[in-house]
Amino acid sequence: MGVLLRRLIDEGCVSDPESPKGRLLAAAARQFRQKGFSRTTVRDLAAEVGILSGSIFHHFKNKDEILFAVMNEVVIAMEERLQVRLSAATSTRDKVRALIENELQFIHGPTGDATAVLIYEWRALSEPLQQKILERRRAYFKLWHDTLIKAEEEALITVEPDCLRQLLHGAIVWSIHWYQPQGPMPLESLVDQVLSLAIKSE
Amino acid sequence: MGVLLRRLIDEGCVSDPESPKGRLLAAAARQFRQKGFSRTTVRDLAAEVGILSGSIFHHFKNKDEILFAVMNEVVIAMEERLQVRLSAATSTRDKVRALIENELQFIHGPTGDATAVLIYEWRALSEPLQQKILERRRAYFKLWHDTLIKAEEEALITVEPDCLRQLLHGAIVWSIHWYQPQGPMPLESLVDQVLSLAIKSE
Amino acid sequence: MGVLLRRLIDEGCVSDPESPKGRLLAAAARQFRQKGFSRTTVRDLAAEVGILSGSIFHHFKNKDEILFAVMNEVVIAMEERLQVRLSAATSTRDKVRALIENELQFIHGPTGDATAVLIYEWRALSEPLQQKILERRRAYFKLWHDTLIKAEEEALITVEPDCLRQLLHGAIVWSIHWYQPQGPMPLESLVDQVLSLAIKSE
Amino acid sequence: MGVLLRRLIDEGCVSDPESPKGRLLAAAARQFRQKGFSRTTVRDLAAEVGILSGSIFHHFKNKDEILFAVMNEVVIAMEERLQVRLSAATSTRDKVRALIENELQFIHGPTGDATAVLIYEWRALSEPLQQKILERRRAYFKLWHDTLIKAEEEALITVEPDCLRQLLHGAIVWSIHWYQPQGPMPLESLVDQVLSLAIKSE
DNA sequence: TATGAATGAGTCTTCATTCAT
DNA sequence: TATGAATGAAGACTCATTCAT
Repeated sequence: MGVLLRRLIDEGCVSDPESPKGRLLAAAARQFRQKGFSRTTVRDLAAEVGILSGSIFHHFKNKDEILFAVMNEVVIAMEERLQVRLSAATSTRDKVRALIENELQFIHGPTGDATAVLIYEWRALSEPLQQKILERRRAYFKLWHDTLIKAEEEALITVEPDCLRQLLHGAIVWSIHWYQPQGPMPLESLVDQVLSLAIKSE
Repeated sequence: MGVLLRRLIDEGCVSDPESPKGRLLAAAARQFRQKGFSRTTVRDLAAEVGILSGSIFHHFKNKDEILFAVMNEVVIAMEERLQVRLSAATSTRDKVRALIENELQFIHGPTGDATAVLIYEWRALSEPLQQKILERRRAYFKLWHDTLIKAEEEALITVEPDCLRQLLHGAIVWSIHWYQPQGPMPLESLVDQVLSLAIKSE
Repeated sequence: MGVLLRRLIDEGCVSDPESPKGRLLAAAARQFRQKGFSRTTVRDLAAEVGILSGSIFHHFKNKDEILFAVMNEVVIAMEERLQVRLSAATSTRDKVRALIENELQFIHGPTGDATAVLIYEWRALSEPLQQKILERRRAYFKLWHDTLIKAEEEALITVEPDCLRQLLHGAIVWSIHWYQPQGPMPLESLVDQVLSLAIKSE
Repeated sequence: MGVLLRRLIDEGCVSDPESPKGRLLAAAARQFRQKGFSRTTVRDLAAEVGILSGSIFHHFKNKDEILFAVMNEVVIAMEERLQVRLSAATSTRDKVRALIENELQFIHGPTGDATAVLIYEWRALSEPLQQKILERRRAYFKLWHDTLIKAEEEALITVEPDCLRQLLHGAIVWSIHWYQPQGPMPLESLVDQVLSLAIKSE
């Protein structure tokens, strides 16, 4: 368990994956991703962690809150992580690379299920909870925005920053459907390919 | 009504949008996109067309078949249309542009709802019907593949063709979530931006 | 077509089996027997005679009336036929044999479907129509009763007539489930076996 | 509660008639008998037991399983009981009497509803479940067969054993429709009448 | 906290019946 | 008479949620 995760758990932002709540969230992420939120029943979730459906409501007020929790954890982690990576990057080019790498790692790493749910089950979340996630999400988008603005100033990119952000985001997110982390192409290579779309290698 | 559409209707590939069946499909596309397949009830659909829920099953065997029909219409039209565009394009560069333009027009034009459903409600379709759509979809992907192979041969692109196809597809598809056709940026401009990701302007 | 049937048709008691109505009744008898009344849809019936479900209601007021018609035809024919047979029989023993033979022939002959429906779909018929059938049925039971009374007077039977009637009727009716007319045992032989239950051969 | 029933409950073969499941089965037997399986709604059943229709599916997977459970209980009990009776009977004549008495008691005793359902709602049961019942039913038929074979060897009966079995079974089963246990004729008397059909009193 | 029986609103689907053409 | 689209009531079944134990 990394030090970042440790801290997030201690702060109550994410659940200990060993706890019943944490195991429930992992199961939820996996099943929501695979079948979609509305085709996943609380019974399905309960079965996976070995409890009965009624017991779920001791951990979450309702099914909606489970979806929210899944999304919330990943939203927080994603932004925290990106901040760390951006600080570590020296050049603006490396910062752009960090944007891409961070997102691809969340999608294809251990948090992949939750990330996919965040992206594809958005509409399933009730309006008020959507707002809460969106609030958190803004900080993340800001990091993208600021970085790409800098890249534009340095003439690294030609496409308008916000448009580019969306295009890259789309290209990255879609990799859920075709990219195989244990296939022939290593993730770093995919990062480079996406980067090459944004920034012309000299 | 265009001549292509006219022909598709006559061939029975798509439904006349004036017929009850056609109006049902339009409503389905709209609602499936907005709320998702499983959160859309047959009552919702019937209400929009002004019939009772039971009457729906006069036109479709079950809810699944409605989803299938929505997807099927757009899959067929999308490929037919792309074929026409590719034939019209002279240079390989123009052909690549046609790939992008065709998809963006389907997403942001009058068939936008059905196209979004095709992309985002895939998992909601039953396995056997998925196969039938996939069969038809292959021809479309082949057109992309062949065109990008040619582009690679002419050194227009640097990223490996199939990888590039997926990246572009993702970037294009994601525009569902942010691009506004009646906003400040015309669609042609968006086409160019995406094209610029793929092909370095000299 | 026999002379009896001819007369019944002319009198409007049964339908001409060539007419749409007659073909509908034959289909109904067959399907009601096979699947039961409530598991047979009017669509099923319409399909078998090659019309659409709506058209059925030009021939019958409702589904109930179809069941009634099936039962009514066979009830009338059964009694008419029995009367003829009883008149032909000379000895009381032959008359008892006629009771048994008549019922077995209706069950295993061309009217088998309708007869089975009469027996096994009784509860499916609405109360008022049940009464109408019962009215007709009484004459038939009377023939059994009178004959068995005579048999008792002649000391041919030992069991109380009405009780015997029910026991024989049950034994005969159940043959629907096991007796094969084209099997090794000819129907006449079955008649004799049943008769031997009722009347001790000296 | 008899010792046999007690054991069947403990073995899980039949449900405790006090339990919700047991009360549901009793209601089902009664209603399936009275109205037939397909004309009985799960709401009807739930209402009789004082729960809501949705709650039924806590106890049974679907409506079919209820019908199966009703039939299964009686099939098991019927065979167990017959075995006990046959063991107790000393002469072959008494064994034949036991066959008849056992069946008549199941039909007109407290298990009458379930027995009637077993006999008259056979077609309503789905094919795979029919097979499961049939499997259990075979042992019961075997007891009849073996006993009647013995009776034939001792020249007690004249009709071929399997044919006689069906004829008697039919006569017995039909008593559902006319015999009144609390009428003038005691059940033992009915048993004797049926026996007299099979075996000539010397 | 966990259980599991019960709830009750809601879902898809069926089907006899109607009726304008 | 036949059609076939539409009706609308009713059916089986699902499932998030509650709550006494």
